[in-house]
Amino acid sequence: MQEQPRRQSRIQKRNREVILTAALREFSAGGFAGTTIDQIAEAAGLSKPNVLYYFQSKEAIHSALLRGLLDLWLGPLRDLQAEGDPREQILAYARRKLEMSRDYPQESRLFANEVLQGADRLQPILGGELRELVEEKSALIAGWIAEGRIAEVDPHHLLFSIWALTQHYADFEVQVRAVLGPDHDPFAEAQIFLDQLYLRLLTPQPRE
Amino acid sequence: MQEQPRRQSRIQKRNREVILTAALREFSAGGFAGTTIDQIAEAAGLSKPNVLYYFQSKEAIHSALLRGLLDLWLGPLRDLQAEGDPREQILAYARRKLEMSRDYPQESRLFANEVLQGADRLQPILGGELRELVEEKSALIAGWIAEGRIAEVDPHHLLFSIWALTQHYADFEVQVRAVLGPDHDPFAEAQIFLDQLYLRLLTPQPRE
DNA sequence: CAAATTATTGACCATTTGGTCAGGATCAGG
DNA sequence: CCTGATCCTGACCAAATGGTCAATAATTTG
Repeated sequence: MQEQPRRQSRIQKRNREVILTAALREFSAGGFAGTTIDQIAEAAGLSKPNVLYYFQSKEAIHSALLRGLLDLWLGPLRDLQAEGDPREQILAYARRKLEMSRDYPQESRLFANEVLQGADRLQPILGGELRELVEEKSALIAGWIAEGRIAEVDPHHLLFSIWALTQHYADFEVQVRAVLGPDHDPFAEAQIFLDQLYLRLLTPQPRE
Repeated sequence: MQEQPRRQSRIQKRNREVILTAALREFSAGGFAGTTIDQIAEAAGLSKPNVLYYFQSKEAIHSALLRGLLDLWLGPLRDLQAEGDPREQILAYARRKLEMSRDYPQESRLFANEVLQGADRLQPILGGELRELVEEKSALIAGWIAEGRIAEVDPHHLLFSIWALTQHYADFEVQVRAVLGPDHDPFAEAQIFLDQLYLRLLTPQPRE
């Protein structure tokens, strides 16, 4: 019954990994349609038929990538917990997401490409797993608001704003860099900016 | 010497327009590589050779689109002026950009696709025209900060945040809708959220 | 070390795609 | 209503691309 572990020979494991790494680079830079199996093969240092020996089709590579990256991508949101200072929790989430944009820009762009073009191969997850996760965390945030521990905001859009503001630095990196010029560190500056922003947004204001 | 106006016959004008409209729909939904001339032709109700009669190549269609849309896209930022209440100016800019995301999502996605994939065909504009415009408006904002009329923030990243937060609702619309479910109006909610956000971010806080 | 399994490849194929072209249809202007 | 210019199309082409396959090389295993 345990087929999975037995099946993965050493060489198989390595090559699958190499292919997925190469495919991530290519897909994230060119989108699904804009990437050829030949490109992936070359980037992986393998022949095209050899790539197709490990994955049935281009689609299969893409699917495997998305599936494998989902957990990495949703991890930070899962870590948003009830314990601790609410503001600090949310700030930490934003910070963590920004780090992900800095350290995994290809992953960010892969998802962005996908969603941007209709997310056909992703929709079930968006409306299912992701939606439930967001619902859960939104309830948590709503609780904090009700307790008066953070200022009043729409929890859903608060989460959207964190996604938008952090992923922007990965997805639109070339634009950000082009506008800022070479003498800036976008991510370092963004960290400060986002801290400021969410602090001001979330700190309850006893306006008399 | 006046070739441009003389050259555009009525039929030419109409068909060029039809093609660009169809191309916008297709490119924004599938990216450059993911769109075929046949698709554009069909969407335009013309034959493929006929499309290529009006535009030299697929590239040419794409370029014409980008060039034609740039002004629309940068218009709101150009309107950011020194006169009036600074906070209101910035809020109005954010609102205007959000309306653009709602009313011109295809245009937003076209640019997003482009930037996301390296912006090869756009880089000169990003580092040139856009950069200068941003520099100018950043200086304006910096002035407001120096006068104490809005709270201290990095002007560049303030602008980035407006782009990110507003375009997110167009570029990631399927995700936003999937997460929110059918009983929400993302744009109406976003408007309220963004107003709140920028009001709190920009209102000077005389913390004693 | 031999058999069996796994890995790899060159050659090949069908389809798609960007683009061309010669000729026919249509239209504007005299 | 004729003529030249503009508009349009079917047929076609070369290149690129996703994918197959038979044959060979490398590796594992008994």
